[in-house]
Amino acid sequence: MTTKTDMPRLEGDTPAQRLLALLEVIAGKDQFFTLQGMVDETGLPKPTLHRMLQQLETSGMLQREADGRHYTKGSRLRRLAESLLLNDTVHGARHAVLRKLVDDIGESCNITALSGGEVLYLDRVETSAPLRFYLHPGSRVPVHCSASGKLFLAQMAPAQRRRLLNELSLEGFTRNTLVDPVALEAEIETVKSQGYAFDDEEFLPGLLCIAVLAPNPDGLSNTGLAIQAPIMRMTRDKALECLPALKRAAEQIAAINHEALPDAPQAAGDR
Amino acid sequence: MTTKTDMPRLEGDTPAQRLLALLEVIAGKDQFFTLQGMVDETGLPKPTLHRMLQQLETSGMLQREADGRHYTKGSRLRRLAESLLLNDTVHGARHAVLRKLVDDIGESCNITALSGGEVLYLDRVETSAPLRFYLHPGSRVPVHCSASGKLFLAQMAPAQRRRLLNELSLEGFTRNTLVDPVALEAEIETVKSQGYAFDDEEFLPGLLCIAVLAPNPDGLSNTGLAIQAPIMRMTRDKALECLPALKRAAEQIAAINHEALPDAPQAAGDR
DNA sequence: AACAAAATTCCATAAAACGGTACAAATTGA
DNA sequence: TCAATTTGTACCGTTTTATGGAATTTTGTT
Repeated sequence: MTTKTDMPRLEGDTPAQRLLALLEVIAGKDQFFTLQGMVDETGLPKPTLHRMLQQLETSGMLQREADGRHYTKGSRLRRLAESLLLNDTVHGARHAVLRKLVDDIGESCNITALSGGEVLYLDRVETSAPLRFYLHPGSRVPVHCSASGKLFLAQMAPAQRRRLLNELSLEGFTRNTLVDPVALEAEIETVKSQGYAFDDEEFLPGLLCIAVLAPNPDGLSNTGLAIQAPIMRMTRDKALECLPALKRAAEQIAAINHEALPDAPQAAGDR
Repeated sequence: MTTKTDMPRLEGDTPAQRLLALLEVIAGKDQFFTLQGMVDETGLPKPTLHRMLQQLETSGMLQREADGRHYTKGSRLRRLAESLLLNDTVHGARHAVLRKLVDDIGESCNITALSGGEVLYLDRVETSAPLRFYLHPGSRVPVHCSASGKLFLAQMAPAQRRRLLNELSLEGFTRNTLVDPVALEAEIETVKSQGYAFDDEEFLPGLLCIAVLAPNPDGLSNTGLAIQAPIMRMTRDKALECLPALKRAAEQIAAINHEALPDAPQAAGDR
């Protein structure tokens, strides 16, 4: 009956996700913090924040000083963080491959995955060259104008690909961006037959990329591996010379992925 | 006062706290995991778990493979963990222990953790001696040529260690760096039996380190404690003389890490 | 003591979690 | 190839929680 006044709440935000965001704010605190301080910093209502902190405290994630108004990270939170980092061999091993590749090639490289219709940067190692593009893990890039994105598209079933591309408008970022569905489809055919993909200034002017997928023996791959370099130092031809090294690294990553499957942690093997 | 007394639910358990508990289970996973696997492990109903994992995934805390059934820790979760540890030192009691150790020994010391296959410097106190190596918190060092790194390796399961070392290139930094996998494995055996580790100019020429882990009563440790000194002032023998003090400090840090919550201040009124 | 500032409690309402059931999709087996 | 089984996902009425403005208590200050 009464029209609901739309709250200025964050859209699509569930309580759980708000809690995680709060944890991130807390994580960055290197000293004590107070309820009021958090209110000022996050803009959340005080009773809400009070309840959240209270829950974190009774969980042992936070600790309060004797004065009752200064919070600190609790031992359980620290243990959680330690455990998270300690049990991450998969990431560690992949990161090592990535770094070695960057050493060999001399250009920034990254590991990507398809997530929510976009390309997600999982990990990245920067070249030491002074001129470089700065892109951090966790950032996202459209599928249609990134090298690994086109590879992900190329391995999808046609219907599935069409459905995805239909929802995304092929936004143009540079004059090289493939904004015409027909042209993109043709490019995808090329990519599929080649087994690798370029991004020739299709997203950022001056940025050239080449990518391959980490092959997955039993199905589709959701791990891309790409080299990114400014065109001042990189051409398509030069990129092709790097292809063998890139493929080699991709296969190493595939091996890591395979070994990390929960079912078949094979013991005997080469060492 | 009119409390709904009859609740056969888990006591004091809120959804947020259940999510944190789930995160702890995930944190301990070193491999991919599946929804069903989590159901078996936690006993939670499948739709419930499905919803939780979905939320974590859309938050970027988890990542799913292309097959849609294997989850991994996402980059945001890793960042959270690193941020938690990196900002949890300066004002804590652990820093005080570190400083006292430096006072006793007279050499620079630091607290480390394993992160992404590398050793991460969490905190550091410099000696006052004029000649010293400059290394700051937040910097990273390879596992195979650092004292605490070798300790972290030594406590890993063989398969896990192998997965990591297989991909690390065992880069040589000095003529002492262990670049041969067999030699490294032997060293790790030594380290494991000794309970401490040296870094005898294996990373930086002229730098000698000795390290121990802060013991963790319920599992593996992700807290290393090390002394670093120029060989002009330090030898292996001298380092061994410092070992008792180092171990004592490590145990103090372990106590802090696992300190129980200060006797629950049960306010009179309980709901 | 009086004031200020922060923390905490109240509570009606909105929102989210819950989890049985049902269904779909992928996998296995024959 | 096609059933049988396992595993992921959608559904949805019900229960539980979160929400946050306002009121109240606690704490700190002058």
